[in-house]
Parts: sequence; structure tokens; C-alpha cells
Amino acid sequence: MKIGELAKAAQTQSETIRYYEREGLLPEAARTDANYRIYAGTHVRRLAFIRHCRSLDMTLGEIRALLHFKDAPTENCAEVNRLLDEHIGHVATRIRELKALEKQLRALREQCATSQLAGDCGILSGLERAARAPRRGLRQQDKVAHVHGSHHPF
Amino acid sequence: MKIGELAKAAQTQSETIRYYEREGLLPEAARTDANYRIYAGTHVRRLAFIRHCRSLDMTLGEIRALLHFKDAPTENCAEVNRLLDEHIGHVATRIRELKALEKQLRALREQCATSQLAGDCGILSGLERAARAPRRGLRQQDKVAHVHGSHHPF
DNA sequence: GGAAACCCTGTAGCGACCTTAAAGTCAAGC
DNA sequence: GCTTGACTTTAAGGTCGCTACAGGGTTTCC
Repeated sequence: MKIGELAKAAQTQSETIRYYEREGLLPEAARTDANYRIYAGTHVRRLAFIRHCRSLDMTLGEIRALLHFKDAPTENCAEVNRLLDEHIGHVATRIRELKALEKQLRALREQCATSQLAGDCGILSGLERAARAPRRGLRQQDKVAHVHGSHHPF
Repeated sequence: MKIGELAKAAQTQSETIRYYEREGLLPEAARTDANYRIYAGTHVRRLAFIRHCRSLDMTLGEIRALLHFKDAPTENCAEVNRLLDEHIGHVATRIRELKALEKQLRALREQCATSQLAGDCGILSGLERAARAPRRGLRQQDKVAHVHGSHHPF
């Protein structure tokens, strides 16, 4: 099985697979005479595991930790539980933040019902006014470790 | 007013201000003989506007668009409304995604109540099982443009 | 006058990829 | 046997919104 077939099987891209190999999440593959990577069932399963964890929004670091326990089944799994609890905490926090944000944005949106001159736009003046007021929300340095904003390239 | 004072006034960092200047969000500042940037009230207000928009999780591109309308008050503001609607849509979508994610993660967490051998850990085997199953959730290519995951460095 | 605190430019790093480029390999069709 | 096109390889650069240096110059305070 070549890299393109593995990519198709795991719904991902060849480049991502090579990237995971570089990052040490996938072991180095065997090679053909022509230096092509060759994969088997174990690789498919390991990649599927990684992609599933990514779909659960874990970082590669978190996934690396989980893979370590899969590779060492005689260790104690308490760390797995802790890691997951922490991740759940990050997600819950981000949900709260985004809800507060949505409320603010909807309030802002109501300030301009119709299209008109930008100089009279309630949204722009609302932003202007809010910018002058002292910050009520989170300041930069208060924000929670490693929880992304509303924009990502997927 | 030098860059450090502006930074303090806007609760941000000098480096960020220089970055915004490079990115064209702030106009190039006047300079002293020693080549120090000099700012006035207009800059404070513009930077406050930018930082407030960032606190609303807008991208610099979105903010650039808003600034354009502030700079051209005789244009029609319909685009401002559209931009904000779209941004609200992104945030709302991300909230839904994260809620679904949280549910999955909590279900997964319940599969390992106690700390034990990693080989018997319900979380690891749950992830394994889910990874084998066909994807129910979002696939990579379905995801919404530019809405971040749960991890960011603030 | 000397040290601390500020400022400058330029570069590199973060995370998780994606894109591009230039080159090599392989299978099929003519 | 030769071409075409679909694959593969490595390496480098781009994305976003900063942040953190490095290595200099300037100003301010004691």
C-alpha cells in the first residue's frame, strides 16, 4: 500500500502523513527500491486513531501522549484520564467564551438594520463606542491556554 | 506619544503595534529625529478599535474591511452588515461543533472511571473503536472556513 | 557619566498543516 | 520503444496573529 492509498483510506492527504512521520506520530515506513513508502494494516489503524483524535480537536501533543499509552499497555492510564479531563475543560471554556461573544456580536448587529451611509452605520459607531469604553471582557493575558478563536482554515 | 505609551494606553504590546503598521491596519507613524515613532489621539482610537474587534474574534482581514468603511463614511454600509452576519455565522457554527465535541468527549471519559492498566483503559479502546468506525461527524473538507479549534495560545 | 529603560530593524518561531517546485518512478496505450 | 499522465520523492515557503529574540541606537534618571 503506497502513501496515496493510505491517504485515501484515512480520508487525509499524503502530505499530512509525511508530516506525521516527521513529527514522530507515525513510525518511519518501509521503502520500495524506488524509495516509495509502503504501508500495512497497522499503519491504517494508527493513522485512523490519530485522525479521529484530531477530529476531537486534540493537539498533536495530546495525541502523542495517548499513542504512548497505546504503545505501553502495562502503564497506568491515570494520565490518559487527566489529559482528557483537561481537554474537556478547554472545550467547555471555549464554548462559554464563544457564547458570550455571539451575544455581543448579535447586539452589535442590531444597531444597523438597514444599509445606509457608512458614516451613520450603527455597527461601526457601536464598535467605536465599545472600543473607547474600558474592557469588560477577557484581556489578552487572561485567556485560557491553547484554545483557538472562531477562525480556522479547515 | 511614543510606541510604549500607546501600547500601554491600548493594553497591547509595542511589537503588535509595529505588526499592525506593517500589515497596513495602522498608518505609518511620524518619526522623531532619532527615528522613534510618534503617535497622537487618532492613533489611540484606531488601535482601540482594532483591539476591540480582535477581542470580538474578528480576523485582521475583517477588521481591515471595517476600517475601510470608517475611512470612507460616504460609502454604503451594507458590506459591514454582511461581514458581521458572516462572522456571527462562523461563531455560531463553531459553538455547535464544540458542543457536539464536548458531548463525545464526555461520553468517552465515562468509559474509564478508574486508573488502571493502559491496556484495559476504556478511553483508549473507545478511541480505537471510534477510529475504525466510519466518520459520522465532519470530515476535513466539510469544515467551515476559518473557524478555529479548541486550542490557542492566548 | 554610566546604567537602566526605552526604541529601532530584521528574523525566526508557534501549530497543523497546505502548496509549490523540481525531480524521479511506474503503468498503460500507441 | 516511447510518450503520457498519474503517482511518488524531498525541500522550501506560505498561512494567521502575533511573540520573542538579536544586535544595535537613544533617552532618561541618578
